[in-house]
Amino acid sequence: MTPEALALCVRGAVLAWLTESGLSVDLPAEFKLERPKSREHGDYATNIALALAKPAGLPPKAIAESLAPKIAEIPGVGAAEIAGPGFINIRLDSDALGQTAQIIVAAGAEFGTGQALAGRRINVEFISANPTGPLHLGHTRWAAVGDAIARVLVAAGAQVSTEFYINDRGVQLDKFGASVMAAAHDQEIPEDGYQGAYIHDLAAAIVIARPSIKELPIEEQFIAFREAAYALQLKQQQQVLEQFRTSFDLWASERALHESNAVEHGLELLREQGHVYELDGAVWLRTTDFGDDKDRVLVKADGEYTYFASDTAYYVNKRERDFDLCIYLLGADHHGYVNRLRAVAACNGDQLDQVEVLIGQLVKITRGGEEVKLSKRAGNIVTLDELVDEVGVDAARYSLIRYPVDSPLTLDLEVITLRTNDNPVFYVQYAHARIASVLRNAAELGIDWRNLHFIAGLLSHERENELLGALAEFPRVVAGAAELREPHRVARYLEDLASIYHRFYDSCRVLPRGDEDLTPEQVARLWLCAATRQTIFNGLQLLGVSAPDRM
RNA sequence: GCCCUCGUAGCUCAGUCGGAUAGAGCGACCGCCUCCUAAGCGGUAGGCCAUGGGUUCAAUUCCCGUCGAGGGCACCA
Repeated sequence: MTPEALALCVRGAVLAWLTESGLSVDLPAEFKLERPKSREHGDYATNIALALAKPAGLPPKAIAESLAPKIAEIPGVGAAEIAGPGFINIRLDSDALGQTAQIIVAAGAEFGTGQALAGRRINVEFISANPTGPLHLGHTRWAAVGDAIARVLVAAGAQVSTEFYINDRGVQLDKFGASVMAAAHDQEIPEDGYQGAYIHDLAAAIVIARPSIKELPIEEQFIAFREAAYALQLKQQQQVLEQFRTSFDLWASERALHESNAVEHGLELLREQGHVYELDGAVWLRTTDFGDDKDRVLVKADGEYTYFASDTAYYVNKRERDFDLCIYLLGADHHGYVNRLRAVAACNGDQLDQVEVLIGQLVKITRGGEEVKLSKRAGNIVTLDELVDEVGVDAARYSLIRYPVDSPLTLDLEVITLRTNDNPVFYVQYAHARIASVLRNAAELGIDWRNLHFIAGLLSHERENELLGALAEFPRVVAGAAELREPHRVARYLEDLASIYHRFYDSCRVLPRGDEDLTPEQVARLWLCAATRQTIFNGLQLLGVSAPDRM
């Protein structure tokens, strides 16, 4: 019996009780059925009596005493006890609990997916780095978390597009082009240009591919360098992200927005909505109508579009592609954009909450306890590909995803490189490998557990009970992670699950020893192992982390 | 000055849309492999959940103030 099924039964029992008692009270919204922290409090606990106390005008304990017997009558429920201020603690029959293993094995890769966000079309934009250099650690956090959020949203039933907005237009790109050109001519790189070895590498690669480039007229040459450097750098970013298992459904070019007149089109739509005005020769968007600090300029007095204009156009474009929710992942250094982005939605005639901005604290890097300052222009950078080279994709992704994004994250390069065995990712992966090994050994012994009779009620050991309960929580964890946009919940859950499995493994022998015969209990345990392996696999999949069969 | 995020064990951090004794890893100490992966398991030690108020049957969680840390307030990109 799944928690969802039990919740429905409890709800039914409560409604029946209310009718019977002649109380015209609705089921309170605070009604919860959850897994209590302590096993002593049963498999599940509900606060229904506490929540009902006020509307019903009765003491919680009295309600609980009257309600508990009704809950105890639900098929599959072994006991319903009153505890504390009025909680009802529910214990399932081991038969009802044990069925979970079979349900999970049958669901396979689908276990954990659900319909919590069915019908939603969600656009997730993240990283959106300038194509003027390699991706560094600041981007890395979003590469891992953004991708995991998208995976979790999909698992919850949403239709998702992941997008990377390329700022391939404007002053920064020009400075980048000028820097590469200067490097190609062995000239000093301009003061406000981009420094760093990668500029020289790009310059060399461009000259090798097209030696005649240095003979072009200066204006033409500058554009040629800029375009070639841009193409190479973008490709490099794309390759690194692919290696990092972060994929995008759309790489949206700012330049393309301008070339296709999408910017003018967006401006036109906002004008129709009546929030655009002119002042001092510039064109403004009245974002202060919707909570922004100040109005924002769309077109400067000199006729140039601002970045904000393209951002706005991109938003309109997303809405025209029928996304009903646009999620932006931004670093804490961009939190000033939150109100204006939401205001853009409102100015477009949408609801404020159709834009959701997740602000992530920046990743602080230390090396042996000493802070490493990141500065792209100074060339002092720790890049995504360097991190991956040092610790591998699994450890890098996992250690970035396992923390909520609004908590500051400090990664010590020495720790993450020298002490990889301490990384929880290995703990989780080890549990998976361990189970894979047990299942492998079973196969070698000729045990075809899938075709042997599974008796759910035999899984009655305390540790089995604990494991089954934890497994049954997985769909709720995934749904919660999706709804709250917090994929770290999946990682923490997996760590718990791995720990519970290890404890089970420690107490419960799965395979027959020596020449012993296989028992029905061991068959049931093999199903339980298979269910656990599947759940860990599915969870790691959501994080983009591999689930090895051997370690 | 205004705004955002944060303040939990020695260290790195979970938990917090209010719930029953506050958790993990690392570090310290003590145990467990003739048996399915010891990258594992069990145990000990370590806390005024920054601080002062408020709301509530119940606050680490919600609200306000204070202190501390980080970040932001462009006709920049």
